[in-house]
Amino acid sequence: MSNPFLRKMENFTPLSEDQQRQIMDLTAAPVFFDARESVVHEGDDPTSVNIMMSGWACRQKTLPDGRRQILSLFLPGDMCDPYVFLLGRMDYAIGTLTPCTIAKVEAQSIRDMTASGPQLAEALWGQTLVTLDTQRELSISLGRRTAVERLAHLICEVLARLADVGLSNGTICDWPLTQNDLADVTGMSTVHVNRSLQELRTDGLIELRSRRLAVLDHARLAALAIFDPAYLHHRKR
Amino acid sequence: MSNPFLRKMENFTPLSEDQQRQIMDLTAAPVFFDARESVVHEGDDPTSVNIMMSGWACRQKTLPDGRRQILSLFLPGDMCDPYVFLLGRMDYAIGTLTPCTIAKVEAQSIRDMTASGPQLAEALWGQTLVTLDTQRELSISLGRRTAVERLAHLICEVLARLADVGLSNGTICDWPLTQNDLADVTGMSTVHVNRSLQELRTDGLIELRSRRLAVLDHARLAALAIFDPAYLHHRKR
DNA sequence: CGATAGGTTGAGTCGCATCAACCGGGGTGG
DNA sequence: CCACCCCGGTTGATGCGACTCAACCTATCG
Repeated sequence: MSNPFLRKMENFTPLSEDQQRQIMDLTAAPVFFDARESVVHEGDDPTSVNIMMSGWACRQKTLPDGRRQILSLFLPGDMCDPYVFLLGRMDYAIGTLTPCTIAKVEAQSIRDMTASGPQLAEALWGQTLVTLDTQRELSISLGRRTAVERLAHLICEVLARLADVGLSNGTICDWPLTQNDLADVTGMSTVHVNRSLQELRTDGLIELRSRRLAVLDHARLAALAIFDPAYLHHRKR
Repeated sequence: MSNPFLRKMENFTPLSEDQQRQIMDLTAAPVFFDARESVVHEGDDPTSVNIMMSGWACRQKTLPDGRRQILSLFLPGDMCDPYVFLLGRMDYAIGTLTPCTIAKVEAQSIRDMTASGPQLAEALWGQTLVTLDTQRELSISLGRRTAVERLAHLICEVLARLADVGLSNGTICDWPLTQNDLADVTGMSTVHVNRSLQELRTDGLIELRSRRLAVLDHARLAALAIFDPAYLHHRKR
């Protein structure tokens, strides 16, 4: 299996053999995590950068009274936070949703990468800008989309991102998220997630059971979600 | 008046005389905009980076059916998007809320800055990471805070950011936002913004009239908002 | 085989949206 | 200089989308 992180980097710039090896080396010795484990705590002083090699994780924040919001999903190939170590403090926790393998890259390695020339540096910048746009798209969902639209949008996004690293054909994929997780991503209650999912099902848009998702009518789903993949900035493939 | 952008950069790293001059030069010839003007359209190919020298602006997206979400506010000193030009496409529009002066910095100048050494490069990274955290905090508001909490949080944040560039004492500031703007930031309706503001007023937390805001009880306001300024990463001053 | 996590369903409630009317002030044109 | 206009703010009535609470159902796993 090819390296999903390498794949995402190449999405931004063509890489020399040497650079490819450099990146492979960084991610050579990933760490294993169980499902529902904590990877980084809020308030930690970050010294390394996490790169997802397999599994699903998320960035989240829990308010003092227990309200929880998932801020982003991490899928294979995603880099959790290039350069976080500059800030000296993690403002949000990172936790796994499924068993994961995660590469821990030291700050110095990142600095070396960017010092080695503008190409890798700009690939990192590019990734970060896409992360930003993704976060903005979530803000739009939470602020202005209805419950069903939010779910539809999330499904479209995840499917596109998985497809980008070869983990989906754009229609079918693994779906490890519980309805509770889904509620915390989309800012709604579990019960309402359940009902909204049923709406998507009875409208013939998706099929979802035993941790597998199939989109039955992608065009209609995307239209309902007002989903425009431009913000993901995926290159043709 | 000191340069607010310089001030924010110095928040991240001490700058040599030379670097200071370099930054001053970049922002020497800003462009003037009226209130409610468009600065960048969605879909534009960005060739330069915008730096706010005075006035308030915002990043926004309008869905096909007219729903509008403001994704971030730009206050003096804010850099709208370091390195956007890498993506080749603006996914969100930028528009002014008040009359503004905005410095347009060419892509090449940004590249020169970062090539000149890690210091300025990391200051830019730092700013971007803070932008990201700010966007995440908005997601939390939209996803998990109630109407009053969202408003309170926004007020706390803006006040802190203005104070950071010397435009507020942390209690009083200009407040050019209409209730309609406020609704589009906080993902609610104008009417409900009105009622929630009244709640803040009658609770003795704020005073707001004729475009001036005064916070009467910052501690209680911050507690209500569940506001923790850590995510802004302001250095002591 | 019991325990448990996740999913489903129903009833009742509430926060916030919508629609619509009205108010008040600053700017403009006659 | 006054009348008007228009934008932004305010208020009330009504409806709906989503939340809460609570019970029950189902698959998985030790």
